[in-house]
Amino acid sequence: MKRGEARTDGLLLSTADDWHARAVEALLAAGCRNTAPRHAVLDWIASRCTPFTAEILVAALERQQGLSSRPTIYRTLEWLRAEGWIARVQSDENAHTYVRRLPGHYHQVICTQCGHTLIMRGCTIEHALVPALSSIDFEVHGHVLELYGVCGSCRVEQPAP
Amino acid sequence: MKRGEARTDGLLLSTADDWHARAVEALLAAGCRNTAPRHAVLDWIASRCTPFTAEILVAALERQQGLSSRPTIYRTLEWLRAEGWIARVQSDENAHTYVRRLPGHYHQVICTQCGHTLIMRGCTIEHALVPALSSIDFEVHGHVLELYGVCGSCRVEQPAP
DNA sequence: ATTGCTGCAAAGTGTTTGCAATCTG
DNA sequence: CAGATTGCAAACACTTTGCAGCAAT
Repeated sequence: MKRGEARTDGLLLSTADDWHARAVEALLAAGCRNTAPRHAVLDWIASRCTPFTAEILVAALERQQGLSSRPTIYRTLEWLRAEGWIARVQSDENAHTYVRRLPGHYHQVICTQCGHTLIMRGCTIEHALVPALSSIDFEVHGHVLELYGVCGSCRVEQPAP
Repeated sequence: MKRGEARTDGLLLSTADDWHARAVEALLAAGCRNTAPRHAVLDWIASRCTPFTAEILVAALERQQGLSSRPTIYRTLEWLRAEGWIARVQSDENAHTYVRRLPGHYHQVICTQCGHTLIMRGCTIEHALVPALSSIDFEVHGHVLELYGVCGSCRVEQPAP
């Protein structure tokens, strides 16, 4: 198990620091330059546990701080998504909604109250469904799964009114 | 089992005619009027098996035929989505991507070659995952699952070059 | 006849791009 | 110093809305 991970029964939680360190590493490995505006985006996403839209990021970094401009934010998001460091999730928003993740095959487990996102590894979905589907001659190649619910902290702590 | 359905081991396939008939029924039951522009949208979606964006619909109905205008198309899509007759699916498109479906809890099984969409009923996902998740104190309330693969016809028939 | 629906035109958002100035390695 | 990157401004794309006329019940 790598640094920064907390493991429980196939479930993997990537901490803010861990995600940040790995993403920066990947950025440099890809030959990208180490600039302040990009770091601002990575810092912000690392510390964000809830799903977010590009505009939320723009509001936080461009307007409030002048840390990064809209085009840079969109370009950085595009890179992160292409490389698997963030993923789009289903949402009723009119804009694309992202969550941070790690590259590879995982599933998101999202708390609908605090928005905390867990990463689920060791997926057995296909094992469970492939038999039923192959009986109708369908060959499964991949899937998207997002789970929604309430995490322990949100059930314990009184939600703010 | 209702008309127009083909059933195989928890899998449910809604035919174009079946979907169309049910959606129109629901539209009237909701007190909506029976207008030609709306019918054009329903007809088009019924006969469409692959995922589509609003703009594809606009291109087909507004520009080519003058059957329905952009605002009407968007308004009809919004109604259908709110009522569960179409669903947004994950996609790399920049616009929302829809597939037709039936109201209720189902999963989409989408062929990546021909785009045919099957509806999967009798979902056991949560039964399989809830134990693992509750061990970390996470209470699952719902989920989104989309399966991608290749259907029988596409493996049998030589795909067009 | 009433009331909802349509389509036009226009406005709102979300997202991308051309390009000169700037910064990194 | 060369080349990637930034940020501005503007363009572009997607989606929604106000409103006058039309159409379904």
